[in-house]
Amino acid sequence: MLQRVWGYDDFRYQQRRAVLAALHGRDCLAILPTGGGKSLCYQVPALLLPGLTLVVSPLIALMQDQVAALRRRGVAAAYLSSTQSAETQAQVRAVLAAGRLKLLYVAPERLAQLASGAPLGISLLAVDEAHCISEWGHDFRPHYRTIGRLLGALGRPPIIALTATATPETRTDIARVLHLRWPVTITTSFDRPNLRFAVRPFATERPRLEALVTLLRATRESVVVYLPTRNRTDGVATILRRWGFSAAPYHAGLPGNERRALLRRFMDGRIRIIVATNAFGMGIDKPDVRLVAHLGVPARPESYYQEAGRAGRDGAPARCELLWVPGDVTLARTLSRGGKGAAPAATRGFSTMTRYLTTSSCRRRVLLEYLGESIKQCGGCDNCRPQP
DNA sequence: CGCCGGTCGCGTAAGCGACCGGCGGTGCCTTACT
Repeated sequence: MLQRVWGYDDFRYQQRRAVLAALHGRDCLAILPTGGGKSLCYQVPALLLPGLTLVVSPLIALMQDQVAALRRRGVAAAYLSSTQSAETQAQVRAVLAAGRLKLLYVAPERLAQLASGAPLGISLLAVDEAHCISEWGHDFRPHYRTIGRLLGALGRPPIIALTATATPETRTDIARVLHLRWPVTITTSFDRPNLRFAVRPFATERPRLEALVTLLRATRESVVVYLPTRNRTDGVATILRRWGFSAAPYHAGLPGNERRALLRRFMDGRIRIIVATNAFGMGIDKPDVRLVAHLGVPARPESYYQEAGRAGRDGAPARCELLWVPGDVTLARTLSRGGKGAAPAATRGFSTMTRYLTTSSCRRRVLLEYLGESIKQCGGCDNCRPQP
C-alpha cells in the first residue's frame, strides 16, 4: 500500500506504531514533528480499513491541500466546507451516501451536522492539529471541545489524534476531551538542534527596529517577522520597504485572495520577508526560512515554539530571535489571562515565557522542559554559546 | 501597555479636542438582506 500509493519503501519515525494502532482498533495520540509524516498515520489505515475515515481539520486550506494530494494519488477523498457551492456539497454528500469515499475532511463545527444524519460507517476518526482542542477550544472555537460528546452518534470509531506540539497538560486534555481509551501514545523529541535561540531586550522601539534591520541585513534567505497586532505588521512592513527590503504584511484582516497571493509570493521567493501576526503559520512549510524574529512576546511558550520552529525546516542552521521592550510583557500578561474561558494553562505559560526572556541559563532547556522534555545538551542559544 | 472608536461639550455651524472604555490575535459556520 505504502509503496503503491505513496512510493515509499518503509514507514518513518513512529508512523508504523500509529498505523498498527488504528488497524487494531486502538485509540492513538501521536505527537510527531512537522514534516514527520503525520498524515500518513491515518491515511494508510484509511485505505486498508473498510468504510470511511473522517478527518477533523482546523483550516479549509489544509483540507484542500490534503484532498488535492490524495486525489493526485488516486484516492477517493473529499472535504465539506462553507466555501463550496450548494451543488458541490450535494455531490460530496451523494458520493458519501453511496459509500464511495475513503476519506472525508471537515471542520469541527460541521461534526454535529454529520453526526445527526444517516450513519456514515466511520471506521476511523482522525483529529488533525489536535492541540487546537486546548489552544482554541476554550474561547475561540468552542466546537473543538464538543467532539467527545458526538462520538456516540458517530458510532464511536477508533480515534487518532495528531499534533506536532503539546505540553503534558495538553496531551492529558486532548485525551480527556476526546474520551480516548487507553490510547497508544507516540511521542518524539521536540528538539531542533539546528535552531539557535536568542533574546534581546530593548528600552524603546527605535533601537529594536535598528536591531531588526541589522539582523535582516545579515540574512539573505527568507525571514518571518512576528508582531502581536495587525496594525504593527502594516507599520513595520512599510518601514522595512522604505529601507529597501522585500517585505509584506500578513494578517487575517486582509482579503482571502490577497493572503493567498502573498503566500505564493513568499513561498517562491518573490517576497523575502513576511511581517505577520499569528495568522501566519499552520500548514505553511517553507524549508529555507533562516530567521524567525519576534517583535513582541507571545502569550505562551508553545505558541512561541511553534512560530519560531518555522525556521530551518530544511535542517540547516537558522536563528530564532526575540526582541522585546518592557511594554510587551504587560501586554502578554493581559492577553494570556484572556477573557472568559481562557485556556487553563495560561498562568504557567506566561511565567515560563517571562523566564525565557530573563533567564541566564539555557533558553532551549526552558522551552523544552515546558513541553515536557529534558535535554542533555543545548544545540545553541545565546546563553550557552555567545552569538558571533 | 497603547491604540481605536464612541461620546460629550462647546456653543450655534460644523467639527474639534478631551475623555473614557474596551480590546488587541487565531476561523469555522450561518442566513437574512442589500
